[in-house]
Amino acid sequence: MAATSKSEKAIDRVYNYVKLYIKENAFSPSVRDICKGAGLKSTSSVHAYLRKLDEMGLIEYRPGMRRAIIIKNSDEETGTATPAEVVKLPCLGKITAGQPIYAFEDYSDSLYVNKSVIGSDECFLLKVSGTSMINAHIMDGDYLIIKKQSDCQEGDIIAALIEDEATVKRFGYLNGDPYLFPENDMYSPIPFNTDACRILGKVVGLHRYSIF
Amino acid sequence: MAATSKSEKAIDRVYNYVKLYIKENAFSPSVRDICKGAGLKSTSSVHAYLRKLDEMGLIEYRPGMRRAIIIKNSDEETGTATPAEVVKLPCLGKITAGQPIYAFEDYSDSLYVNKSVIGSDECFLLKVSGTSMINAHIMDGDYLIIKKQSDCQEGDIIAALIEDEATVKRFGYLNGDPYLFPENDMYSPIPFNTDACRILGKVVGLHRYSIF
DNA sequence: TTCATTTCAGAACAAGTGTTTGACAAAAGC
DNA sequence: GCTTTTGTCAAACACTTGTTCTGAAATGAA
Repeated sequence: MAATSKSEKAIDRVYNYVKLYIKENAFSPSVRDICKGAGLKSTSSVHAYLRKLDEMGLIEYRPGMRRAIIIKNSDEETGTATPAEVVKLPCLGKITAGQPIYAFEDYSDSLYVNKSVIGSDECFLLKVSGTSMINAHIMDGDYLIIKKQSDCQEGDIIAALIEDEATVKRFGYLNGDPYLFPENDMYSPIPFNTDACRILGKVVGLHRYSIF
Repeated sequence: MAATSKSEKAIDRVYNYVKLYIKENAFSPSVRDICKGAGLKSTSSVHAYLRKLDEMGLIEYRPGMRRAIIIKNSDEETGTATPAEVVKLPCLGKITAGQPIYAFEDYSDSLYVNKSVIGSDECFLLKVSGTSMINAHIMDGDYLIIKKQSDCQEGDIIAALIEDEATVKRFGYLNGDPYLFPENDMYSPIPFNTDACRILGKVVGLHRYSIF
């Protein structure tokens, strides 16, 4: 955090300040910005260090371009994300009657999910309340990742809307009739009729952050 | 994707091109870059649109600064992440004897996790194999988020190293002696002796992406 | 049509910023 | 001791780029 300690070498101060500046501002510092940040009074010194950092492969420095420094291998170094790798999914909150379901007004409750695990599908989150799916190892407070779709197959765990209330159950058939099955012996299967029920999507993932 | 369709209005083309440029280059385009990208031949037009987009709150446009455009509310629009919001955690793979545990050579298997859920703690991932913790609703193939620490309390689910093999169990006492308890009736508790066992950390989260 | 308004082009200007040069002092090597 | 190297600075220069201005072309209203 102490960016300008004396023992630290100038080139390190330059590198660290560039990283800090980009992290805070989302765009590159100018050579003169770095002068101030790294405690150097000459633009030529900073310029020389930037070229050296580019040679070392730590940054990408475009000759002539203004504010166009890129920090390389930022993944392993800082653990920050490339924008393309994660998606922010909204958590479907309380559902008010009549409202369109997918109108997520607030993003206050949301999580980032790796794109690699959901592909290009449209997804959203649903926070589990209750233990009706405990035998499927879905606990109270878990966040479920729901892939939007309007159909499903037998055995799928799906999110559905029953009379304006969102629930998660396993879809299946009993004597030829479609049912939503809780995974908890304390609850009974719910007949699935297309009038009152609407499929929101299929469960494709789960995040749990509650105490264990 | 077709950025310069005729029906699309100029201001939309400008906005979309700025987003595209930043996504591809990690730094802002200049006014003249946008001219080319949006099919406009005048810098003044682009300049006017940028001011307008700033007023609309879609971008942040710093007067006078070069290449310093920021896309605002990129979260809700594009679902991309602010670097500060997520951390890339490595998944602890096979453990070879004698090797230091925390030397994660390869990041090939890793996930992004919200910083908000792990705080400032140092964490890593562990992929579950087997069903020895099934009664705690931890399934085969789950990714566990482990917070590094060397101590633990009774009842904690911890990751520990037993003779160079990483396992996850619940920590507790039996007749005053420490044990590692599987959460599966098919397995027996393991006596915890500090010679052969080493605590890696505590389980603070879980990600599941396997089929349900 | 005619006038007003908007949109864009082209040029010119001004400011920010990258780049180079030369000089000086401290450190290192001989 | 002297010379070479290294690190820093100051200043000047040149190019990129933001900004403004004027007018032409397109659009819309009356």
